[in-house]
Amino acid sequence: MLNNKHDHSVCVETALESAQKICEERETRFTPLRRRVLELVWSKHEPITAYEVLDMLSEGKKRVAPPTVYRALDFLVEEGFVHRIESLNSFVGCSDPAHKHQGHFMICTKCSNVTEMNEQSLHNVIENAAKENGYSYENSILEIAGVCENCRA
Amino acid sequence: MLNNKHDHSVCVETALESAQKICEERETRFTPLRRRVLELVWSKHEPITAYEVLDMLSEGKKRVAPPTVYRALDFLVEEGFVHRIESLNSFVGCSDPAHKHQGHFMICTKCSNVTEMNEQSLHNVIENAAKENGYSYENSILEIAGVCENCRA
DNA sequence: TGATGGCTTGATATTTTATAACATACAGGG
DNA sequence: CCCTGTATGTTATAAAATATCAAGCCATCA
Repeated sequence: MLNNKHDHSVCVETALESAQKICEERETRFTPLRRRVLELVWSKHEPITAYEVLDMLSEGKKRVAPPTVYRALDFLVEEGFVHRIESLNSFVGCSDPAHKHQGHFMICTKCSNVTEMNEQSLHNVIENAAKENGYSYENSILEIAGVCENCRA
Repeated sequence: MLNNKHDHSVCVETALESAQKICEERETRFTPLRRRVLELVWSKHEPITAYEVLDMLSEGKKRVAPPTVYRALDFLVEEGFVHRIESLNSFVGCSDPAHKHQGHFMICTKCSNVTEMNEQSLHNVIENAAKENGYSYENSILEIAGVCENCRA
């Protein structure tokens, strides 16, 4: 996705609109702060850290404190609008917010872009692996590092 | 593994001995510090944090500084004697240190024990997923959260 | 022997990431 | 309007990790 030229502002707009709609359905509160944080996360092509969000959020205005950002991010992750990339201590917008799910990612070690994989088959394999090891399945993180098509060209 | 009663000191001894041997083969230096840190990591049944290692390492003696621990852990991870669990900012001893590999884990959300999965099939699926998404494969982390057999009983 | 160079560890300081705890604001139902 | 619960603000601190420079160790080779 991110390796094509595209009008990223459209991505951002779309993400904000669907989040809005989903929150209405779920009767959760898509407050201005949460909206703004989601916008900032989406506005960056790459995974963004909480403190980067904090800096951007603070531009112009009085500096906000870390809990403000972390709480908003927690909400967005909880709702499935944003995923956390553990190996980078960072966050990315979810490409399919309508269905709550765990994210599985490819991370390019050259350009830092990430690709979310939404393949059901992969998910099945993982759930199966859990079962085979005698575990009930709750959730999983899968982060694969490699070099994307673009960067290898 | 960890859900059976067993003489854990044997695990620790075995781990130390194979690390020793592997380092001789690779001509890398298994120094007293590195040995001690590996011992501490293995001595805990559950994932251990760098600062827990630091505290244990400091007992009695003058307190060591964080870089001392992180450098030793870096070495051990590099050599494949220890894996890092990203979702817990913690480390565990590798169950198969002879073959350098990425660890894939089950993590019990009740008892915190982890099980390392060494299934080749799982690894293949992951490498394939990378390929299908146009990425070259470098490495991956897979951490599945669930409840282990023991804890569900 | 003892000078050299490379790796390892020590030591100090700081950065980065995240949360605890308590106060204030604000929206919606009674 | 008041009460209640959720959200945000504020201050402080905890937890995790790294940058930087100094000192020690040890193999080797002139």
